[in-house]
Amino acid sequence: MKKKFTISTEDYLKTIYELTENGESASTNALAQKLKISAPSVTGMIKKLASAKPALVEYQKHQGVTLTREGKRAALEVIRHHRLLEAWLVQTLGYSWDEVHEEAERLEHVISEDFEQRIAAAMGHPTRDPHGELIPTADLKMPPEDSTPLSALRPEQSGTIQCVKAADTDLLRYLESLGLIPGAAIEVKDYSPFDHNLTVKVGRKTVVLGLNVTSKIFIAM
Amino acid sequence: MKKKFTISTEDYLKTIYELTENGESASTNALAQKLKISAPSVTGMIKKLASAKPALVEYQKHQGVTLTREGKRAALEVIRHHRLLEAWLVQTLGYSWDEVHEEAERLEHVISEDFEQRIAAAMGHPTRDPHGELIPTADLKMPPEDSTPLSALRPEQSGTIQCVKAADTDLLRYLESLGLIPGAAIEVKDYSPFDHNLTVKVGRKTVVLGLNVTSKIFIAM
DNA sequence: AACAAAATTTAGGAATACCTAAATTTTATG
DNA sequence: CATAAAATTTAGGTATTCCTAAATTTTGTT
Repeated sequence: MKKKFTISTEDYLKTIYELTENGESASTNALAQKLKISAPSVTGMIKKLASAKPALVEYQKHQGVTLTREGKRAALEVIRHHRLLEAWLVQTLGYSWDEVHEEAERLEHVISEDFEQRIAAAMGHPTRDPHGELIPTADLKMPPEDSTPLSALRPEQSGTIQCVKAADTDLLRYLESLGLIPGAAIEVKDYSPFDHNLTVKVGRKTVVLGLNVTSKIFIAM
Repeated sequence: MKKKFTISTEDYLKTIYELTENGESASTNALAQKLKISAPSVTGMIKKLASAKPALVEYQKHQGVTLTREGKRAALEVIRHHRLLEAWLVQTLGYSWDEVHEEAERLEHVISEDFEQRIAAAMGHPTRDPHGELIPTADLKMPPEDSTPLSALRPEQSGTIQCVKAADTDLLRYLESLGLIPGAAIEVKDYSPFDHNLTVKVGRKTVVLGLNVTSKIFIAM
């Protein structure tokens, strides 16, 4: 088995995976926005992926796309590469969690299976990346996630930050400065129903967080 | 300064650098062979590199190409990436010297300046890669090399292996099995004038090596 | 249910980097 | 020094993946 997919194809598959994790199909526009490619280009590429030798996506006009089994495997492979790389850049080269994304984004497409295995073994086969996101297993299954978005918690509820789903450097630096990192214990103190702000206690600090932030932090309770 | 060159361009520049290290210009055919690309494709690409905004190569029909200052800088950057990566794959992930080439070949085009600096620092700014080849400095100068090809030595002469210029996996494994690795002390015992074979003492073994091998091993005396 | 807005696709193109076949230029040899 | 062989370039194409403008389909409102 040689290298099977282009960088472009891998990026599409990875993005479709992320957009369909909720069970819905991925729309052309959503893909275009995430990939920073025009909508017509996305339509064209999707058609290609759908008519590939083993089809990588399921597609019907105006209905969005979903991954086939083949497409999902390929997507999970790329995601595994990405998350292992993030973990490894942080652990061995001192990158901070807000710096790793871009680097991993480029490396994920070019590392060999051998390289993947070596870094996984060197880190003791980690199950989560520095943001707390689950790393697909070596046999390309995504382990089940049981966390709840912080935005769904209400006063009195508490838990531990499991995962922060964000790539934005500035947001990540901000969260880190507040101690809002995986492993941190939090407790919801107050909720404002109209603006969806949550008042949250982290360590000895108390902060007020908007929906933009609370929807990206996932809690294990 | 963003990413400036395509992978293809970087491969051309690196290869032209290697073919012109002896002071001569690189021929279309030599490039085609090394890059595994057809000669017409090489001609086309060379024209592009020659008419780039800051020209990367000097080119006159039927005369071969040489690098401009810009082109040389770019080539040295890629070579620095490649050799730092080889060193680092060997040192931190346990790759052997015959396994690193392909991996570095792909990674060299996608790592950031930041990544380059981090691995260089992590290794204490090495000056040679695992094959003993010189690593261009951070300011993109190639340090002077003072070694002599083993093929130029004659009985009675001795020295230390400085560098092995080979990418072939099988050859590298063979050399390693004989102890012919950088740092090894060698002594020439005999020379056959017609076939250019050298009888060489390495450690407590004595081996006979053909020109194909002796021309790739470089000795510091 | 009709129509405007939004989403999506079609149509037509461009850039990059390859290729083969054929023509040309250089080089080496009888 | 003429000419065959080798090297190189020209000509004409292909595949990939992106683009804009325009047409179409779907969706959400009154």
